[in-house]
Amino acid sequence: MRRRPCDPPGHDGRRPLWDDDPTAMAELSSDPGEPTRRPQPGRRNALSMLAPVERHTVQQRVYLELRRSLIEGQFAAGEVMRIQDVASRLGTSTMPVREALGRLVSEQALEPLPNRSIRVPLLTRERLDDLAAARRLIEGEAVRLAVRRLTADDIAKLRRITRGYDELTAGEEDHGHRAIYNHAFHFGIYRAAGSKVLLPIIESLWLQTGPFIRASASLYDGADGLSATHHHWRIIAALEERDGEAAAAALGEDVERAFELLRDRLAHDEAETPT
Amino acid sequence: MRRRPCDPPGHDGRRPLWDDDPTAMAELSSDPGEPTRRPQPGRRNALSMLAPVERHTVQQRVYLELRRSLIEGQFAAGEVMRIQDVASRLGTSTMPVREALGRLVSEQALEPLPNRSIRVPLLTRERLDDLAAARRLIEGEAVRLAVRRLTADDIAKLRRITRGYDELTAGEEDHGHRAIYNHAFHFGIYRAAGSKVLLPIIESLWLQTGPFIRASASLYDGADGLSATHHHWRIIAALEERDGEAAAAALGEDVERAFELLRDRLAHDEAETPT
DNA sequence: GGCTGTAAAGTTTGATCAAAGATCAGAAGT
DNA sequence: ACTTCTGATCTTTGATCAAACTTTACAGCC
Repeated sequence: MRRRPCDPPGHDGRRPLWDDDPTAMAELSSDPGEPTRRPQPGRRNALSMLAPVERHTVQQRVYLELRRSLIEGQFAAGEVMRIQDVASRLGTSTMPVREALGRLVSEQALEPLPNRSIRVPLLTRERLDDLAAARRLIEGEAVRLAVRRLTADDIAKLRRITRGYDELTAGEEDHGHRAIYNHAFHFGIYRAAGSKVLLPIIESLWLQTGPFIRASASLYDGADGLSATHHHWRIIAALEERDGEAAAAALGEDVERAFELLRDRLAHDEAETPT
Repeated sequence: MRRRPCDPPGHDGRRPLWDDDPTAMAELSSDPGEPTRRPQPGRRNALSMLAPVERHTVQQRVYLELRRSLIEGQFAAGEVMRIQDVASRLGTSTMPVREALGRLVSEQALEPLPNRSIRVPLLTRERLDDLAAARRLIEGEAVRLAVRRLTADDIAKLRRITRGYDELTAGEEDHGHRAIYNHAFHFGIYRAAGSKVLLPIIESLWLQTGPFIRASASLYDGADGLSATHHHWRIIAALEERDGEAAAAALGEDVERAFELLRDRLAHDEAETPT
């Protein structure tokens, strides 16, 4: 009943979101879909300074777009993703969409139903606790690894990002932008950990928590008298002293705080709709 | 030079490996491709004892077959996977294969090259250390979680599996079967941890170490005077005493031992071929 | 009136096909 | 003899199409 069978794809009022949309997220994130390595800045060779040619496949763009939307919390939990809907909304055929959806399913970002349809997973209390524990465990380890490898330059970058977040918080109420800054801060650290194994795992965990990041961000401010970036500044301080345990502890509290608020909200929702 | 362009698919001498091949792995593993939940044995209701109807999609079977082959170490590191080759070898068209390969890529089990071809990742020393650390961290946590939830029945099952492994070791030299028993033992524990978040992560880690499990198993026996299941028995003992730390430590040593041997082998190989 | 069986619409899955890109071999030029 | 260009072959990617499967709606029956 919500389908329009003969829609000319890509012309239903929404622009294909990726064309010329180099968001901060895209720049600051780790580009998980592109396995080509960037040249190390340590080398002096002019050739090694060349970035690999950007390869645009449609599937890549669909995947990145869906991924970004998920992390920013654009999709509601439990929402069913229909291939043709997504395809026409993004202005492509179904083929790239179905591959991107399959990819997100195997990253646990989406959930296949026995009906063969695909939906954004519901976040139950159990799953929430599971995710919180996993994130504390794995991201904590990533911070410990990063402590030894972060350069002064990296830390300065983290400061800039956090300052940007603070200014954003003082001003408007754009949750999407907050999510982007939060993402940039955390992954700036995780990427410095230098683990090609842990990083994709953490990305998957963020995708799984994604549908609720927005809810978290909107609840975060001042809920306990602490500013949104309180824990971020503590993490930076610990990183500067090369104190891995303190940094991991502060990060654990940062994660825990976000999930604590989500837990409350979830308990509230479940009490309201005891389906 | 190894391609035969007009091969009738599925009739090149190899049987499609999945038809009526209920291996121990298939039975003992967690069926990650099938999200339907089995009925809890705790309920007395007759309806809840019904297993969900098996749903066979071709992609599912291709995926499971490739996955099994990878974990058992049937593919050499660096081997390029061509869609049409795999399709004709498995007796299907290219479509299910390309979706299965895409799925394995996003689980980090396979690696996309800039050429857009897909290969089994090379295992470098760096990657090996990365994987070892990640496995100790995450599987250790899974064991700690499992300690509180394992029933006496579960532990008895672990004993049976380990005894089966011992008997296998005494007898023939079938690495595939050893890998299956080893897999069954570990995942018997991890599944009991009850974390729907950690389990897929561990599966992905095993897929990444897969190409070398065979090498590990062949090197394992008697390399240091310990039997192959020495650590497994220690883990079982710790589980019976509900000592999570001891169990995690023993598991850490089990993982570490396998990787130690791989490290030696890798150092040897790299010394031989310093490409 | 409510339940059951059947038909129709819509969706996913798998196959085939065309086009773009990559690899490799051979020819031409220095 | 070595490098570079070009063409042919092979591969992946994206589109279209047919078939299997779900779901929903509707009519018939108890």
